[in-house]
Amino acid sequence: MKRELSKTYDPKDVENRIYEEWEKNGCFKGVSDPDKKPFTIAMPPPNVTGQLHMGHAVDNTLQDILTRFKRMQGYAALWVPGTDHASIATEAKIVEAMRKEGITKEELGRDKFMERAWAWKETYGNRIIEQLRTLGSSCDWERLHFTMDEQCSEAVLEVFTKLYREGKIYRGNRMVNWCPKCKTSISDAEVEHEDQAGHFWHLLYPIKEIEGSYIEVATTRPETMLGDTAVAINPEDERYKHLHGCHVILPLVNKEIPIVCDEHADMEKGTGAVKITPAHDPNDFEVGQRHALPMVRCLTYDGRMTGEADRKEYLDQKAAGLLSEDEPEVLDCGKYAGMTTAAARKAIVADLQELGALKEVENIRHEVGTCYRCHTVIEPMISKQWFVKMEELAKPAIEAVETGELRFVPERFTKTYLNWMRNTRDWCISRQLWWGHRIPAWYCDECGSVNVAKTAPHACSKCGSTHLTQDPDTLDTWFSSALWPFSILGWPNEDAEDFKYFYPTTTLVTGYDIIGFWVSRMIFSGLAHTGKLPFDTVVIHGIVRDNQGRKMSKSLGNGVDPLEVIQQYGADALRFMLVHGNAPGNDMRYSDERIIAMRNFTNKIWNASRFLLSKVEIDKIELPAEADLALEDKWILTRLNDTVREITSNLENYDMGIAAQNLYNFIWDTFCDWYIELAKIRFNGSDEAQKTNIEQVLCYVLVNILKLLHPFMPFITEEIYHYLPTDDGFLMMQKWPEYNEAHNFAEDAIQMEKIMALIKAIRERRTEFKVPGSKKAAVTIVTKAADLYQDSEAYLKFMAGASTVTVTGENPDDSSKMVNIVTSDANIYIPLAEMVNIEEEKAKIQSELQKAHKELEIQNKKLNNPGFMAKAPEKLVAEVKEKLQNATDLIRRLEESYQALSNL
RNA sequence: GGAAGCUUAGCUCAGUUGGGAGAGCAUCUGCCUUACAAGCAGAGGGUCAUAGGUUCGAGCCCUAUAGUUUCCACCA
Repeated sequence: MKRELSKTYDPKDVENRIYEEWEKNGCFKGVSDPDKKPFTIAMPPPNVTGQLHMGHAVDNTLQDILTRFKRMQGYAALWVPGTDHASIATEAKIVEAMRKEGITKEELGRDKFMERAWAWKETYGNRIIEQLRTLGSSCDWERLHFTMDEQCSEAVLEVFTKLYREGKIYRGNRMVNWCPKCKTSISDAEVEHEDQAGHFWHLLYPIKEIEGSYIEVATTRPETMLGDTAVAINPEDERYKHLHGCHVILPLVNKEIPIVCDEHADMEKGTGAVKITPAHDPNDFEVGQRHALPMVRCLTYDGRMTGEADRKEYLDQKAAGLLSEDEPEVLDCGKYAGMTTAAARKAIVADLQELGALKEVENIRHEVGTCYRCHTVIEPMISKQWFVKMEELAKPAIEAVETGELRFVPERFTKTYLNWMRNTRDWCISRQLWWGHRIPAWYCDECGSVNVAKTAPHACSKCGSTHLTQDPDTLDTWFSSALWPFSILGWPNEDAEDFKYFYPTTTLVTGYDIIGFWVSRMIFSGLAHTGKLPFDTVVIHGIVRDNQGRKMSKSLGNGVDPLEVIQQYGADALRFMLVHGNAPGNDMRYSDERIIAMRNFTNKIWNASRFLLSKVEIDKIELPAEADLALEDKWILTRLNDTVREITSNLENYDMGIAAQNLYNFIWDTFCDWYIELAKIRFNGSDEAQKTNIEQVLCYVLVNILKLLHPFMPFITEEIYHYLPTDDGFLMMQKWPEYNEAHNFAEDAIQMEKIMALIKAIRERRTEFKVPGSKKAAVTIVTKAADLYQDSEAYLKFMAGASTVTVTGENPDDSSKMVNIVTSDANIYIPLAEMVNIEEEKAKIQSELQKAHKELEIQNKKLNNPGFMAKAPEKLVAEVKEKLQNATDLIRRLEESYQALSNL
């Protein structure tokens, strides 16, 4: 059954066709099977904002390798794909697109906006899914999920209401990053820090208890001094010990505020005394909490100073009982009311100067937080947000990792995780956005009480009023992804078949950058809601950088599009590049050289197969009996065996990078460069029965190579598999190769390798020889085979060409016409006439002698070392002795040889 | 400020119970050889950042230093 393959591998020809075949035949489907063990991966859902980038390519390649490997090992493998609504990222993109059309969110209204957002999701969500297919991802598309689909939303509602009932979700005031122009809070990650020129104003606050005495504070935002409610000093600060318990009179406002002792005041910085404005600075807010300081708000949400109207509104609401206790008091800033912060700053500084309360103005450069979208300076503001209480939730999540119940690969990331978890504060889960899960809380217009329920309540549970308004905010995008491993499997319906069989999932594969944001939240959520860890192993990978080591980013324009790479070189080459030789958790660089090297590897495999198919006539693979196996057959089977074992264990340990290297080396060096070359020589022989044996071994080894390589390079392996005389069916559904004790011919393998070493030594001498019927380079030699080459005559014959080889136990009689070349394993005699340069040869022997002496010295040193002899393991000592013996022998032979050369 | 990495050949990087210093690319040499020039056979090239320590023995373990990257916090 000889078949023809094209001369080079063309992935474009193959990939789409094969992927469709797999999908059509249900190869990706996860099927619960009581006789199998489940293996489940929940795909970290890509955002619907953009398109596939290198990060996704790494992430999904690793997951696909694991899934395909486990599937072939006989697990009920399920890989659940999905996409994430990515609230702020997506909303920002949609708003940006609308801005180009001249529309704002507010003009459009919430409902219309949501329509647009869903349309966006449809377009871009589908696009990224298509792109995941081109990578070859073997995920179960029938189980595709979206963080805002019905099933996932149900889980979100369930968790929110459950945590609220348990008192683990609460609503409170907190400092947020507020953009006065966009009129929304933005997350810390969205604040851009810009280095700006600014001033440091040193203010003097008079001390009430000590007439004529002042305390000096420094600030970059003097306008906030109207909201000061304390001055903080460090309790250890000797300079201010006498002020403990004293008060200052706040200038301009003429209000008495306390001096408090707090660690926050850094003795090294400024004057060591800090003004505290709990309503407008995050640190001050915390100081305020610690000392139960009142909060005074002097800024409006559009960035102006508060005035009479603001204060009146505050007082009215307070009187109506609509405000909670932690609501900051609103100040009437009087003459500054309505000014922008910039104008107020100018006016206040001038007034302070007039009062003599301004000591000095220092010019400084400092980092200022600005809005990533409009670059307006961010004002920290108090606003009402929803929180998840973390302490109780975090505890079991920390323990599960400490006890090793959950494992990070590589292990060092447990530290990152524990660091995050141990220091975690309450999680702010509300966002002033529209695209996302709307918070299931309704406020009573009459009594102000909060009603939390999965669906809109008809009446207020407290006063019965039917006038209820739903909270306008949505949940943090991580709230839904925290539930991902179980929401996609049907939870909160605990009887869902998928949930029962496939949960907990097995392995999570993700990047180190979201360990805190995502991994930690899945872990505590899984424990809290399902009572189980959502997965037992977390495999962390690094990020792909450009060839200069920079992060790939849009603004730098240095991103490499995986789709273009696939288009040009094929998905298999890209996948292999992303894992080959990379250590787990480490960043890697993308370079053209690397991808080309991997493309060449695919071509190598293709051509090896092409050669094989041109020779093979068998219809069925059936290894010959052991007696019919030649030495190199036994050798390749033994090495294949070793490779199977190595790759299996490396994959089981998540060392994909090493497994890929094992494969590369075995396929290229061992199989192609040695075994196939040896096979060619035998194909030139006349023994027809032996030819069939060779075909069998070649096919057997290739089929196993294809299986081992399949998780890494699914397309090309599947394609070649169908040309081979195998049973019907897809390679991806075949059984993973196992170590075969019957193919372990260790001694034969060692002997073969000694012969190979000899052949290499001959090649190094560059003396040409010809194999009859082949243009393959070879050496004409006469050799003295040592005892260990009892069986080597035949090999040397076909390596050198039968007519020119003589193997004898002795030096040839006519030694004057021979040059004796010594290798570590044997002496080789080459006819003098074929030697190019005797002096050169002598120099080589000299240099080898030096090496041998050095080796001798090293080994001798060890053996003469009492410590080594006492403590080194026996096996090692034996090895050293053997090396010593070898070195001694080699030196003897080299010296003889050198002498012989000198005599010529 | 807290934390975690990294530093090994010209470049990019592997290297785990501590005993052999490695790969790909690049360079050089010789080869169009009936699978593959996207290939074959070879060669050169390293004080494993530095300084100490532990050990019979250190790229690997410990301490310090330098350079560098990332994450978190912060910059009154």
